[in-house]
Amino acid sequence: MPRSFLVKKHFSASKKPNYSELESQTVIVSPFLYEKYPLSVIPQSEILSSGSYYPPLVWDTGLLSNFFTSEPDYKQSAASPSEDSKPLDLTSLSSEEDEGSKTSDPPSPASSATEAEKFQCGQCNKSYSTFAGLSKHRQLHCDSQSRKSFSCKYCEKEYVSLGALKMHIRSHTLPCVCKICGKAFSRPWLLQGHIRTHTGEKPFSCTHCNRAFADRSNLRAHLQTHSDVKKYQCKTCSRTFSRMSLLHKHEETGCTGTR
DNA sequence: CTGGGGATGGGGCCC
DNA sequence: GGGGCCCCATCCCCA
Repeated sequence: MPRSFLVKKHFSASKKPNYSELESQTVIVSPFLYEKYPLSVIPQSEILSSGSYYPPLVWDTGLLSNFFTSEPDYKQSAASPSEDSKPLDLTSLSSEEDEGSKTSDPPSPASSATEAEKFQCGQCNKSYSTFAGLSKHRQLHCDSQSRKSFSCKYCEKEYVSLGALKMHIRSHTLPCVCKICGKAFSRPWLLQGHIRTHTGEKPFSCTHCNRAFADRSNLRAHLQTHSDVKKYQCKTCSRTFSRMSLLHKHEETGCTGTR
């Protein structure tokens, strides 16, 4: 099962937010995280160097409100252009995908539309003289926008929400940088866990054997080793494993059903 | 080869 | 809405 189950797969078109604003973040980690590391290795002046600071993320709130004020309406078809739905103004976010709006002036008020232009887009109010024209416009422009698909410019992933996309983009920009070794991470708590590899801190202890771990997940995996019946069981031979990866290996080697 | 530890990635949830 | 934490998952390495 893919972990990124919020990732949307291959819509025909998608929005591209202002990446210059999304990606220029660098997280400063508290110097206290390094406090157990020898000062000779971590000069205090380096811990909070100004060189790694970038301006905070700034989004136009009016623009964001447009993102969140209307839900995707997949049921709405080109055959019902009169349905009331709020148009999404993404012109300041994308300069690549609004061919429909580039080809003509902004939609004029209904009163000024000619009688021939009787097919009107419910999303942006643009009018067309033929149904085919309206259909093409919606296919290229408004229908794709109404799906609210947020795509990553670094990879093929698409997300249903801007917040999910912003979180994903951090995995490309890696704004959290370790001052000790320079390794970069997508999120501060990932960096915190990494810093423990430098400090040797292991705050998670096993109650059975007192063995300590730097990561809670690794302690959880370790606890499985104390259990006679492990969490992950082979459906064929009923053998149990402490880790999913071990079960997968077992299945890949071809379980015969006999232990 | 198998089991286990270490390190890390990423979405969800809660505050 | 963002940050911190949780949980799950995966890869790599080693005994």
